[in-house]
Amino acid sequence: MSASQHRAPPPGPGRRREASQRRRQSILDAARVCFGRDGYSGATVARIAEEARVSNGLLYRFFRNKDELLELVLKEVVRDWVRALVPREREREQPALALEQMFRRSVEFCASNPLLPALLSSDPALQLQRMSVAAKGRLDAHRELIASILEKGVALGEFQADLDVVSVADLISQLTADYSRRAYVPDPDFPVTPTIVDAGVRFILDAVRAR
Amino acid sequence: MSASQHRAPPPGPGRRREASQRRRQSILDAARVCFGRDGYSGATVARIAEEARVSNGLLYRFFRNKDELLELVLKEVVRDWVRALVPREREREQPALALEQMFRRSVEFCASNPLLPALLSSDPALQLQRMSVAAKGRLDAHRELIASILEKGVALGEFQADLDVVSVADLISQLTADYSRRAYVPDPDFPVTPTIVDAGVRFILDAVRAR
Amino acid sequence: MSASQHRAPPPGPGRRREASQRRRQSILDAARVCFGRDGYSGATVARIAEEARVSNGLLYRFFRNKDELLELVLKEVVRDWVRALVPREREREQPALALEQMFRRSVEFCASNPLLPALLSSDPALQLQRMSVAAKGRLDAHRELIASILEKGVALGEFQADLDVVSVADLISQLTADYSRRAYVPDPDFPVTPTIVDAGVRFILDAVRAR
Amino acid sequence: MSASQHRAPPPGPGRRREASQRRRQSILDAARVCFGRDGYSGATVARIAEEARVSNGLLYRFFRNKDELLELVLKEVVRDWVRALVPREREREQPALALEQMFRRSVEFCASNPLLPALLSSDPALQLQRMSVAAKGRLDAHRELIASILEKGVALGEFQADLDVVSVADLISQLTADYSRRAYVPDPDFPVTPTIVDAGVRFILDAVRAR
DNA sequence: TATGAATGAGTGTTCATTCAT
DNA sequence: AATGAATGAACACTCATTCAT
Repeated sequence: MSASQHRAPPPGPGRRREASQRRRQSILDAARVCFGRDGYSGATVARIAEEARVSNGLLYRFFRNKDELLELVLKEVVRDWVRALVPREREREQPALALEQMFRRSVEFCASNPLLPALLSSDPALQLQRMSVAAKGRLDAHRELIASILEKGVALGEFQADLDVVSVADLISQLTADYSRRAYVPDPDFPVTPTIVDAGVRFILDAVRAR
Repeated sequence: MSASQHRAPPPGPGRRREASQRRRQSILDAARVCFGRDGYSGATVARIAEEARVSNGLLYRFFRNKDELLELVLKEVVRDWVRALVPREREREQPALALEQMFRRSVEFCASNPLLPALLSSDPALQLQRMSVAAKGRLDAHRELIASILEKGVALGEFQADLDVVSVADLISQLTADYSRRAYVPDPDFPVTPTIVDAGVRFILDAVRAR
Repeated sequence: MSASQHRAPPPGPGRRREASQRRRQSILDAARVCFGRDGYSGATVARIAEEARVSNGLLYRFFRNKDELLELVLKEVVRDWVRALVPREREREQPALALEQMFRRSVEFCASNPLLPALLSSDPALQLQRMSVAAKGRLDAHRELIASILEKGVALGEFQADLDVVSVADLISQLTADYSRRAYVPDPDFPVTPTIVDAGVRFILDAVRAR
Repeated sequence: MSASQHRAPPPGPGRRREASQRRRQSILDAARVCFGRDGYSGATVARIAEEARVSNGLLYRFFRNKDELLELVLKEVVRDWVRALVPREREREQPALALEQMFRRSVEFCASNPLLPALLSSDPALQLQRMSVAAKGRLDAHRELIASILEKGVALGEFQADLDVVSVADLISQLTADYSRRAYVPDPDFPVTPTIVDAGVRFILDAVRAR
């Protein structure tokens, strides 16, 4: 009995808190989906609550209001995304591979997170002006990560020596965001297929590679 | 003075109609701004009317409802944009130049039309599913225009022989849309400067040029 | 010249006034139709103007507002109706015939004037409380006319000697109004046929005839 | 005291639901009054809510829209009215008494339900064409009930042998509806007094009785 | 803690009325 | 006199937020 208590969450308030956290998270998840699908004003609190299998009012026990909910969702999205982008150990010394993997991982990640591209491109429908800039600030991470890869590539002589590292990092960041959004929103006329992703990788590498 | 009088609108009902058209246009202009700034649901009819210096109800003399207003604004935006993109005569036989100019012109055009990038990326906040596909359909024009330039470049031996023309056209189209939006929405942390546009041009050309 | 003036309307302002009167009347006619079909709030000024082949604003040159328009329409309807009900010379000494003809004439008249039954039964949808009672007041005429016929019938011994003349006049007046409305509004399930009108006549006469 | 407790609503959610039902009913009651007084378009949702001592929005938790509210009110009115009309046991074999009581009961019932007469006469201001015919359909019940009484009276030799049962049933049904409405809407010039109701009964019986 | 009933400010839209032409 | 463009108050309806249970 005492052994199980050490591993399982503590009874009473402990289990309660755990359940509470699960509910909080399910609301955040539902909000991520709804904001991504409908934009800020298009999404309704009622729908978010319903999708989280939670009552309307409970939402306001965890979040002050709709604005705060969006802000927290955005922070969460950025956090997850940055995590996903960290280059693997073996890619450290292979800038081209690192670039390729970052592009692919980001597209894959965003395929289920339409908010990220919207965030990356300052989508007005998200009404970011209302938000604290906390979420926006962390977006620089992407550019900086790409920039560091590019610098390494230049140093190794793999990439063009006179590359405008900052600008090109921005370009790649943008392309990534764009294809990520389209990977999520299914455009029936021109879907994002593996073929296109491959073409994207080649496009980027050709643009930076030394001649 | 007399010359301008020759072009002046005819008196009586003619002037009436002309004034009417001006008001209609000012509503469309205001709607372009509001939809671009706030998204579909974020924009209010009252605000659009106010920005057009027009009463609330007048809007409904010209447009059946908010939906129709958005649809017409989108059509207008696409029309203007396609017009701006048509390559000049002297660019016909210089694919690299044509590509460069198209990128520059589109960015410049969109700098005052945030709706276009949103349209190009099927922004869910615009609720395009409700609209007729008329506006969406014409967007293929961009890709096709780029594709034709790419093909000419390949034929002339200037661009890579094994280019995936369709995919690359899409990539360039996306980059264009992205920078266009950012050219409009002033991101204080990372504005779209001439430096960045130049880098974009070089980026694109390096990616497609034959080695 | 002077001869033609005596027969034809005078030229210039005279003809103008005549045309003006025609327009005024066509508005009243259209209003009669619209109020009858749609009720007071259901009818729109724009629709009335359209049906009168007249511009929206002209209406306000003849009538102060929608309320006054309704009031005048009601007065007109009552006036026409009372005119139609005046018994013919040969019916004077035949109360039963007079009663029958009044019922038939009223039903026929109202067949194209749904406002009258609504008026007779104080239809709330007409918002009569807002109107002056002028129109309502004249409605007593109907009851009084019937009452006088009933009195003559009693005096002649044709009708029941102890008839409650006032109440029965009211009953007959109501029946008339009811069938009139139904003669106008086509109830597909139970239309007002000649058979039913005949039954109405017999019903009324049987109810009052001396045994 | 303990007895009343046995019938008291169960605690917790039970009391909740009961209160909810009470509010729903109070909205229906208020709507009955407003539609009856002002017609369909004349009645405003805000006024109905106010009269039900309830907020504007709550109305839409119970009813989809104004149309549905009207439809449900009409169904309710017809249901109550049909209930009130069912002849008592002892009237079964006395057609004259049955007819009299039906007239009196209907007038009394409608005295607080102005919608019924409007319904019986297909008042255009109610915009019945929009509604399902459910409510209208049940109105035939009245005519059929009267017709069955008339047939029994004919069979017993109390009423005229050659009575046009269907038409006369319709006439009586109409008279009932008319006086019912007037019993509700207080016409100061000619109120529906007991004297008039008595006259109505006698009028009807004299019209159908065998000679 | 959790529910969902309840609120009321705000939205798109209509329409009686006015006014420039 | 006549038009119909223009106004703005009012309406039906939605939804973020609060509160009694």
